[in-house]
Amino acid sequence: MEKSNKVSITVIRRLPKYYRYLADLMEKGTNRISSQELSNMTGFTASQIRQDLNNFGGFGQQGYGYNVEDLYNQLRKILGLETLYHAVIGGAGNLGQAIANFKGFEDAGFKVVSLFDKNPNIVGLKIRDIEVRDSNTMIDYIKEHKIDIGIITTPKESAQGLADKFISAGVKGIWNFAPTDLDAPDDVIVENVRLNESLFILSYFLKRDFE
Amino acid sequence: MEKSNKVSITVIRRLPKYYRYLADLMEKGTNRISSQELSNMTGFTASQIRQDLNNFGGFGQQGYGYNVEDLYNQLRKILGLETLYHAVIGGAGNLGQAIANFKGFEDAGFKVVSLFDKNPNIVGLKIRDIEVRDSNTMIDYIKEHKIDIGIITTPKESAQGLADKFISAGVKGIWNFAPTDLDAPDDVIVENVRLNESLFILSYFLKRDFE
DNA sequence: TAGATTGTTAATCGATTAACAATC
DNA sequence: TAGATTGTTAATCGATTAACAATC
Repeated sequence: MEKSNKVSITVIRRLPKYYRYLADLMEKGTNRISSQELSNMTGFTASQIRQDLNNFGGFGQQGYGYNVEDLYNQLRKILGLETLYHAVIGGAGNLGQAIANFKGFEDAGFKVVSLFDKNPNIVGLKIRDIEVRDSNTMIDYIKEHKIDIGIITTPKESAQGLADKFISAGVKGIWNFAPTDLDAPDDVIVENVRLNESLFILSYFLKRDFE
Repeated sequence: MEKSNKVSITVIRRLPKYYRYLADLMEKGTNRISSQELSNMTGFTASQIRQDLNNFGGFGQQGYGYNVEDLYNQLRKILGLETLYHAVIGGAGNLGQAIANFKGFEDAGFKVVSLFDKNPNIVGLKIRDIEVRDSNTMIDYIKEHKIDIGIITTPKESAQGLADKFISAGVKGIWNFAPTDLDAPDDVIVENVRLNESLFILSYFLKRDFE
């Protein structure tokens, strides 16, 4: 992971797909995989796959290919999936509750430990075993429990205000579901999930397809 | 929209952001915007913005810039947001229910008219006013109601089977939340929402930030 | 060893940025 | 008209693909 500093974002966004297929291969008990076989599975070229991986190290072996388990573990490390992060969700409406139930957190090394909402009718509720707490107690909670990640599932109007609270309380990253661009300092990582934009793209291609 | 055939996907993925900022400008009552001002807002270069828009037509005017409302409406058309599509959701668990409540559908010209689940405890439930129906009735329902879009919110194990049903029933597009790649014919548009991959990317950058 | 496949350099392709003539 | 800003061409930059020597 030596030269990991300036790997381009286009490369990084391909890593999860490699990781996903390697997990499948592990499950099937496959030991060995070539870049060509990975190419057939992922749709990326073999050349691209070798280039991508070599940004992080020479994980393969000439004449053999890649050891599935080894490469899987390397990607776990590269993606930081072995570090456990604690997260809270701001906004305990439908989306917040669904996200609280999202299975994918465990795979990514995240744990949601609380939801926050300002609606007194929701405060006190439990989703799985995660309690919904009053928004006003959020900043203290984050500081006290050393929360790493804030998740925004509020409407866009409240998103920046919530982000500001998260940031002032010291989170290191924000997972943002609100359809707005957040202002945040450089050392706070913001990852956006743009459900509406994804729908727009679907709509765009549907339209093309009819013409 | 004449030369719209082969606009690159990287351009298309920027269109929703333009659209979003134009909507904001409309709300504020701004009539006029230059590519430079749009650049300041979106973070894309003015040059790139002009290039992007010119893939679809010359919407601006020299010395003036772009008329906000006109450009907004052009983007609505380009993105196909004026066509109404009917959608059903396969999988009425937490995520399916949250998606059924998702406000963004209206903006994108989508309407969710039914959910489907195989769990008898959920069948019959109403989310908003959208009924959860038995999976076994899904194919007939899609054909009868001329459903355009299938939304997959099941676990990955059921995703391809559900997609196959959607396709055989005649949907034109699939919005896929399952963390798997779907096989589908070319004339069925698949748009994926990769929540787990988004988390992995967040994890990746969190890790870098500590080093 | 011979065959296979990597790691890596070089060539190509595509996307972004810069520049400027056209023109409102 | 003079100033502003587009539309578009040319230059640059970065990402992808091709090729092949290294080597297991």
